[in-house]
Amino acid sequence: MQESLTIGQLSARSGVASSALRYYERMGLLRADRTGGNQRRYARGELRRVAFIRISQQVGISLEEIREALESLPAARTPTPEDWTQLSQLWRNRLDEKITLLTRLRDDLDGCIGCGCLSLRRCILSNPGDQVADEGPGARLAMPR
Amino acid sequence: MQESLTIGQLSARSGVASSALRYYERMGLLRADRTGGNQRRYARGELRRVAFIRISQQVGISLEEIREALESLPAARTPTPEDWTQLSQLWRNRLDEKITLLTRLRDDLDGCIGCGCLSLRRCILSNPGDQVADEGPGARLAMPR
DNA sequence: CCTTGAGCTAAAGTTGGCTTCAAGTTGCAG
DNA sequence: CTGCAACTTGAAGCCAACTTTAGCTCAAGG
Repeated sequence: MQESLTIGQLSARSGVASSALRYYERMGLLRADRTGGNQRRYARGELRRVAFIRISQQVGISLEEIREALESLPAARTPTPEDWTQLSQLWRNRLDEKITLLTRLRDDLDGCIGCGCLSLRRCILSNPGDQVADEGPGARLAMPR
Repeated sequence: MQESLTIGQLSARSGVASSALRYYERMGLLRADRTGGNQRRYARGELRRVAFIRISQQVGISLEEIREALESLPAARTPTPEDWTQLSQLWRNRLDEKITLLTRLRDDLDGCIGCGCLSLRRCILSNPGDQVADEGPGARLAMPR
């Protein structure tokens, strides 16, 4: 087992293009040591970091947000329990929010299968079984942020 | 209660800019009737469509995918039960996939709180409690698509 | 030593998802 | 019937997230 990975190896293992890995580094999401000849050598842990980045991206979180999360954790000073508890809590909320959103979306679709109706358009999009009234001045669809 | 909405009204109700609504229409995600003077009038159901679009976007689904979903449902011919069951199933899988991803991410974070460790970097990113072996030629992180 | 594939950088190009701009038209209140 | 906010279009501009290109250097096998 090797101690460190070349960019090509990290790319192959993670499924992320080398150009993207270099880009992540420029953006401050990843770091690498350099050989005498100026080539990148990644610690094995970076593989995890890449996975974390890609998973987060896939659920609609921006690189900037990911960077902040990755960055505000392992500071120069050892992070206090409060530091990471707070951050973790922050992300937890964002994730819970997205999970809720997804579940609602999925259940709307499921509802349509369950109820046996034939028009998704009418069923989901025009008249789902939710609380939001179409009428009235204050009516608004639930939209975080 | 009005029969149809102007673009400004739809924008206000949905929280989506008029320019974005016009863009969605050009991309085939939304449709509108026109007045004699060529102004858009949206059926009330479009509000739901907009909500569906935004929610889907927020969880990382592209407009193109959303368009396909919205489009392949209410065809010229009345969609058969098989049509929409199949499509609904397709989306259900995508959504389930994303929910799993999010849950895993969240639980990794939660695990860190639970275990009382102080370094998220070591805990989540380098050594989470999952099945993927770092070593070995076949090792790969779970990454759909 | 020489070749060749992998890596390096900086800069330019691409795609998706919009917003802004310019210049003109519509529709409702007074 | 007039005025003004709200609407119209097409084209250009913008930002994020990359990829591609050009021109170079590095590293390992024959």
